[in-house]
Amino acid sequence: MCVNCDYRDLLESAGLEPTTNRVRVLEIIGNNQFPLTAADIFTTVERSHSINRVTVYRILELLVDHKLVERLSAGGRAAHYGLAPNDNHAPHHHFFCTRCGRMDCLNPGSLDLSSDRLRKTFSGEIERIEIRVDGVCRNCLKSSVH
Amino acid sequence: MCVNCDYRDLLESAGLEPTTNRVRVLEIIGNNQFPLTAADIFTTVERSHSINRVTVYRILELLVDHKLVERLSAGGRAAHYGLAPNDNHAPHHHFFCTRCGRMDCLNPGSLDLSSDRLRKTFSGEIERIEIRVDGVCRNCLKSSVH
DNA sequence: TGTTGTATGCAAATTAGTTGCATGTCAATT
DNA sequence: AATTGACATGCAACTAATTTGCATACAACA
Ligand SMILES: [Zn+2]
Ligand SMILES: [Zn+2]
Ligand SMILES: [Zn+2]
Ligand SMILES: [Zn+2]
Repeated sequence: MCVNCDYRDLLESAGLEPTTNRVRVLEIIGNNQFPLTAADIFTTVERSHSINRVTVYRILELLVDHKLVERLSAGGRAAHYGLAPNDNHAPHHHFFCTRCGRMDCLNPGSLDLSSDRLRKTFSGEIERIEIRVDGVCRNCLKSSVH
Repeated sequence: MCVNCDYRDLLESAGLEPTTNRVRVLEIIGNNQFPLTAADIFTTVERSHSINRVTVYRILELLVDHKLVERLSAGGRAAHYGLAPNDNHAPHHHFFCTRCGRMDCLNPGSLDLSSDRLRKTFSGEIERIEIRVDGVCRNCLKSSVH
């Protein structure tokens, strides 16, 4: 739960109409402590208000395009969505459990990447750098001990 | 083209029968200078010898399981496959062009990640760390200049 | 009042990958 | 030689995740 983020504000300052569906989707992403799949988000919204699956996908794309939300590629097939770095949310990387398929946020600063050499020599344009740590989460480790 | 890798050998030393299909798939991955999708690999094999799509998927999974090949998650939906680090191939990370969807290999050493802090504090088990740089490749930059 | 733009819904299509089951091949076993 | 079992492959059908096309609704605007 993020008490500092006003999701309606975030939408508006990105130049987007803060429709109820958009606010709901963004709230769910922002209030969750780990990134969610489109399906997760859909079923969560659905629990309280009817919404179409396609609408969720369209909102997610919009939010990603406007950099309010980050699309994270998991080891599995479904993309995960998390709040993009902003004043209240420091940039950080993610862990993907290959056993249960859950993603977790890593502490900002727990990984240190230096990309100076690349930025000096690379001939294309760099937009973002995604780091994903794959492995087995604590829970899954625990439950595999008999 | 890698003159140093004997793909039949690689398969055998991983304890796998070097069947013609497996050798072909591994050769295509190894001789390519950037990672390919399953579909790419399928059509490449197909051009000279008949093979089933499913066989390609099964071989890819086998090769990944035996660590001869690495599965890389691209910004898009399809996984890309590249040769896993071995005596002739230094570990390196990848670039994904969001415009043309092509992946490229970055120079080994152009990115430097220190994960000590994470490894000290993380409560799960870390298997691998994947870094993907997203952006626009040189070719796409060039062709967008009018 | 008519027109345009934007948000959403619904059905169908597409993409990428997986599963179930049949067949062929080869080597070991009877 | 016939039998068995372990793979490797093929083919058809399936599933999951996402996308597309088209219809509707509503609000702002001319
Ligand atoms: Zn887990
Ligand atoms: Zn996160
Ligand atoms: Zn490109
Ligand atoms: Zn590579």
